[in-house]
Amino acid sequence: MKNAVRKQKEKDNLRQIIMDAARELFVTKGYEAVSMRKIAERIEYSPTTIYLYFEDKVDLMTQICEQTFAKLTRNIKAINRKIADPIEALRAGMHEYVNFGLRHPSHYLLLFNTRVPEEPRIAFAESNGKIAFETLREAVKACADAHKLSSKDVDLVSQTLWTGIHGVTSLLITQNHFPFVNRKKLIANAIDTMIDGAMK
Amino acid sequence: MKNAVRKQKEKDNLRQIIMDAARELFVTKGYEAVSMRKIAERIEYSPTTIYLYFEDKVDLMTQICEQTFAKLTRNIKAINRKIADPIEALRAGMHEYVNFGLRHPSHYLLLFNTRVPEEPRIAFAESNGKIAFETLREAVKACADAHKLSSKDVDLVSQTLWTGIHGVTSLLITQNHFPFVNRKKLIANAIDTMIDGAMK
DNA sequence: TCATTTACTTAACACTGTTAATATACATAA
DNA sequence: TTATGTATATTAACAGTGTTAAGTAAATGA
Repeated sequence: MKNAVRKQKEKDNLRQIIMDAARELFVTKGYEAVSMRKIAERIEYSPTTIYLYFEDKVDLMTQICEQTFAKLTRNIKAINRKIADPIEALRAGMHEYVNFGLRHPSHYLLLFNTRVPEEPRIAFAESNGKIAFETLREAVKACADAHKLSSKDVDLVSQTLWTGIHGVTSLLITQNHFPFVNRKKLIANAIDTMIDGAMK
Repeated sequence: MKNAVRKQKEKDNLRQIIMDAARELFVTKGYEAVSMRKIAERIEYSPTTIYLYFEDKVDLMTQICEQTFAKLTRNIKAINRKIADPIEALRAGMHEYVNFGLRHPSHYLLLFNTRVPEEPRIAFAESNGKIAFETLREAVKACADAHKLSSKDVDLVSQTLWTGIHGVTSLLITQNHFPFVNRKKLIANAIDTMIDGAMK
């Protein structure tokens, strides 16, 4: 009962310990393949203990995703601050989005590849997934303000670009048996094609 | 035991009856929410009977998807035959792909939004998903042959276009709580943006 | 010291996909 | 006709799932 892992726990941080263990399992084995019992086993608590800190399995995964996507937003914001040319900032942000998705495939799939029939757990307006999109939208707005885009409809353009980068990210994660051309080349071409199309 | 639904069965078509019942359930409730027992209940057979006709649940869904995607391929092929201008044929084929996905969301998600760690059940080369992609590739080849594209790399271009239309399809299915602009407008803009970008 | 709160566990429920063993119906052979 | 063999379908069970209700043990406060 009381061993190394458990000793590591100091008051009130069991919640983060659960999230850390769950994150690693979700990322390596995938959401469906990880059971609450397996998470509990790894941290050497009973399965029901997890329910003292999280409503259910979806809530646990959602909380983990929120942490992850807050980081994506920070990364894109940093890029937008660093690169002056709005088109190049946008391009770099799109690259970061795709690569971030490929680095966190389980999180990415849960947030963007799962049909949610019920109301989402976190009001979408406040979710970090939405905030990440908003950050992309700001980059598009900057391009529009600099008269670099053929359309004035910032929402239409940002949503179009979002569907584009989501497409590469999603297919590269899920269809790993497909004979893709060089991945980097495909990512770059997809992004460049869309930016070219939006600038015309 | 022997009632209307069951009587309807004539020798050897129980397999198709299972597929029909399962398809309807998968489409309306989603793959995960449909259990083998519920399918069995609907056709008034015992759950294990299904295993006489299909290896397991994944096999059942895979067979259903194959039927569905064979139809998508036929639709796109018909479009390619009917429209002479290669760019307009490509554009129309891409529209058909997206709309088909939106008409068959469960099938679409299973084929393209699910990570498959193991070897796929059906050799990918023969799968109807792949054949549908090949049909799109032929349309791109026709555009390249007519010198309409800025790149000569047909694989790179077709994969780029595929990721693009997959992106719209996938996000429109899964993120139904997102405040998208008008759906038709978004689909058209995504397709036009990518074609413009590929033509340059 | 006793009552109350906090943190955690045990046992159980209702479900899942799937398998092994068993029963039933039906076609063919004697 | 009866007997045998072969599909076809069912029952019972296994090992697993997410989750809840009830119970325990330790810490806290009066």
